Amino acid sequence: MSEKITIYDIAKKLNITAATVSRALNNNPKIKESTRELVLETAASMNYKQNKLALALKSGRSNNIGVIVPRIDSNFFASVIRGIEEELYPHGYQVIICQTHENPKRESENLYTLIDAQVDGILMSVSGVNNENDSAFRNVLEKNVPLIFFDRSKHIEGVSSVTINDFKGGYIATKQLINQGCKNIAHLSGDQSLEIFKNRFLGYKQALIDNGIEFNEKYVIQSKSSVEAGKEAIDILLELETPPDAIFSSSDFAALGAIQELKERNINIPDDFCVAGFSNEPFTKFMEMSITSVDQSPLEMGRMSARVFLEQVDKTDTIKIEKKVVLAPELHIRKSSTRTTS
Amino acid sequence: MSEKITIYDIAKKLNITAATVSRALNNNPKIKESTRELVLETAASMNYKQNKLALALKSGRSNNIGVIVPRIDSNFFASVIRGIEEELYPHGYQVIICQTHENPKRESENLYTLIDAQVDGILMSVSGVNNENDSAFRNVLEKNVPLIFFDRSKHIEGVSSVTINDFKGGYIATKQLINQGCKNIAHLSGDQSLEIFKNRFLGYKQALIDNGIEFNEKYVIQSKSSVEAGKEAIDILLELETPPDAIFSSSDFAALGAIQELKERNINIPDDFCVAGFSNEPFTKFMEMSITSVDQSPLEMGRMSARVFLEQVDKTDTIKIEKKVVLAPELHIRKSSTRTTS
DNA sequence: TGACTATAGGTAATCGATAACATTTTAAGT
DNA sequence: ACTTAAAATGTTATCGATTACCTATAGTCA
Repeated sequence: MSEKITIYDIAKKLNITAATVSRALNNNPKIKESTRELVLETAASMNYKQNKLALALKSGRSNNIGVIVPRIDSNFFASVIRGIEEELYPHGYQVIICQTHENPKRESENLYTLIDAQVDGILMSVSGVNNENDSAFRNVLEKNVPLIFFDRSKHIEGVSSVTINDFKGGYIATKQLINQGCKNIAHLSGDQSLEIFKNRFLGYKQALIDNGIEFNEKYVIQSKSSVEAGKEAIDILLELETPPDAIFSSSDFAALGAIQELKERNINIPDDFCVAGFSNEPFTKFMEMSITSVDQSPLEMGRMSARVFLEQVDKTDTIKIEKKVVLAPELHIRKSSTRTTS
Repeated sequence: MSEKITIYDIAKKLNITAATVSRALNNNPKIKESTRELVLETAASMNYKQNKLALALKSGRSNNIGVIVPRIDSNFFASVIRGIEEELYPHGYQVIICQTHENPKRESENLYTLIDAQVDGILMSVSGVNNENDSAFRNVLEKNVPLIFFDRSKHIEGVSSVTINDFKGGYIATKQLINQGCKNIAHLSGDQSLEIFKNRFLGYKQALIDNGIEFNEKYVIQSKSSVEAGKEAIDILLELETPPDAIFSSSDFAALGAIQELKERNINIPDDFCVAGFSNEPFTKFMEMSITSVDQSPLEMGRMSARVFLEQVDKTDTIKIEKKVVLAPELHIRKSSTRTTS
């Protein structure tokens, strides 16, 4: 139960004032070299540790940044967080994690909680686009706390974002399916009120159009990102009078479900049905029937978001730069969409 | 750029003192009901938010807890963190994440940093057992900050831990392989200076002994937790004069590598070679050749660790309870160790 | 030697909330 | 009306570090 050592303890021991100790520790030039050394030595010998809370209160900066994600136990978000942590650690920032579980109310709560906790910035991936929590966002902006969106963004003036080009991601994945000779390509989308899903869908659609394939509304199914949802989608799609011969899924999990259901029905992948997913979750590569997927370079996304934060945090309040970083998606072509027969 | 509202602002507006405001906001019984209401209303209308940093400095509690893991982008650790966050969120604690990347130096750094940041507790999974960082641990204990190990523990007097019964995990996985008729069972272990790996190994060994199978040292390979390591292990094992007909791997990733290598060599799984892994990573269930694995119930582990922390955080310093929670591992039997032939 | 300027360090306010202790107001009892 | 207890609020120190402002000492130069 070592007592907490403060600069006052050091001061008392050396018969000087706390101010001098503070200055010595902070390399203030107004301190004689000999006293500085003396203070430094004494501080070390007493095992002094600066109280970050006192510093935070005084300076108004907590050296904590908040990260809000729908959930942490998905490889994508975990990897982004890893990137953020790695980039900010050398700068002395600690990362506080909050999960919304896709619940906008939790999202608001998290925003308020982080602001209350005096974080120096908030990096987040939005959980849904309703306007219920507008006031929470407004609160952040009013407090002049840097806010940066990654992956799932939201249009707010003055707010920077780091995303990937989802349109292009949808486009190249669909294009690859077309290249394999698929003619009737279905699309499993997520909640299209979220831009990422909207854009992937638009990329998909554009790829069809550019390649002379008619867009069929019936081929687009909106569902959750789960294995079960993928299976159900196949159930529905195969009931159509012209069932599709490929599917581009906005979710790797749904893509996996689709594959499982197709196998169940003895439909040959990729020769009779091609599948492509999105996110490049680790399992897509591990499977026997490895799944073609669009990589979002989450690590890079996290690092980049952190860098954007660092750029903004020291700027004076008046200069508000809105920076939009868009990373390029990369298609990892695997067995699920690589036909051996030509 | 809304100015920060403090209790002094409220006090000034109402012509009372900050103390009264503080008491009113904290439901102190010494306040007249009418003033309390007045203060509450005014606070709300002025959009007052308590400054948590000031509170933290005054009370000495930051309401932050630190979590140290080797890395966050593994399903196991991410899930544990999820459990921790979910359990602590309702209690007003924020979770600060640190990664060690299996580097003991980073581990020490993280410990010091968290203590500097005045966290109210540290929950961690140790990254290696060297004694270099003993002083970092001692520092935590001296500061009387609750420390709780999860999964990868370390023997320190007075420190609680939440682990699974790794011995049993190793035992039941091995037993299942024996039940399938496997006679020569190999084991892929991790760094045995870590207890978890040591215990899984011991469980494996005991299962062999209990079932009249002679333990063969050559069947034990120590390696990293990676797909590549699994492949290499198979390379080595199949060179032996009596190659094994099953493998129990302490890592799902290595188990996957083993399976890939076995397939490469056209060895029939599970009929000619059974495989069992550890951790129950999501992909083990998704694969075509699904992998038998020992589940560590990470979510529960996280929740439990959080609960142990909550129990300890309010205890007075003198009562130091050392609580050892041991969760039961659960074997998920899948194709990789389910023989159709008998 | 006197005036002046660095140089080094001290004093005290500040960040915002809390709480022990002190004081005033209100209510109750006789 | 007067004492006395109870209730409500005010005063002030505190948590630990920083810093604007002030003071004291030493050194410089004419």
